[in-house]
Amino acid sequence: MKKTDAVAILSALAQDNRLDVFRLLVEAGPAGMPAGHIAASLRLPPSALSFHLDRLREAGLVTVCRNGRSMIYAARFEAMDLLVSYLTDHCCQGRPELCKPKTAQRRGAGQKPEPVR
Amino acid sequence: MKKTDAVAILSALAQDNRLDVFRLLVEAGPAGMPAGHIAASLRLPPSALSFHLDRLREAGLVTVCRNGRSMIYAARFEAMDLLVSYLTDHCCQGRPELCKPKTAQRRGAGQKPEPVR
DNA sequence: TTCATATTTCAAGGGATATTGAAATAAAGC
DNA sequence: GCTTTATTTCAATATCCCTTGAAATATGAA
Repeated sequence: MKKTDAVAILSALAQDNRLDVFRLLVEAGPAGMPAGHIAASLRLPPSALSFHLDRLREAGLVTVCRNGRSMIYAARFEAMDLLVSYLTDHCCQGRPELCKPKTAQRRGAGQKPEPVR
Repeated sequence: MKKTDAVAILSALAQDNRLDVFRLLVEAGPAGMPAGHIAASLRLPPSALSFHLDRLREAGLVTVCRNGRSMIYAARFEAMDLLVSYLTDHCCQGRPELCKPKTAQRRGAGQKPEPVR
């Protein structure tokens, strides 16, 4: 992941309404939900929601597909995984023993050579 | 974690220079590094660095302690862990089977009842 | 075609944020 | 006390971002 991608994701999430939208979509799961439902859930005017969904989409945090008159938005979990990897890259100079014990074991045993904290 | 805390963390990281600073400190590990070294590594003017470190500190992403004339900054990994938990809270309505298989197993087997994706 | 529904686009405003250099503070050494 | 080093504070400028409502687009139904 490039730095510009990470900044885009972080900027997209660093806003009250967008954070709410994204978490709502995370909760909704892969099926996603139509823009209208999001607007109703969060009491957002349609134009504001459209603006925010656009930013989330540009950052790669959500996908869209049309279903009749509705636009179905869904969270892209992959984007968040990549972001976390980017943030923890080269953690503690690659020396897990430097990480505090409690923190070091929080991530469990992944099958990929993920940076261990 | 409250929403305002999450937004603070995300806003703090959603900036080129601050993202560089944080990742440098993640790499440095618990020992941290003095502000001067950060400034030298990233070619940032001292006043700019001070501004950015302050924002990271207010967000709880770094800690500071004085050592002689130097200020030693270190990353607070806990903040990131809490943020990730906040983002994935109630994921897929708590039904792991809704998460895509590949993504669902990415996080390994944590000992906490962490939301599985 | 005409109407109703769902969402996006547009323009304008007010507010927050990053950058810079100079000046101020804080500690260490002579 | 004076000087040097390390970092922060301050003020000014420029830039970017969010919100709002009205108008426009797209689809489905009568």
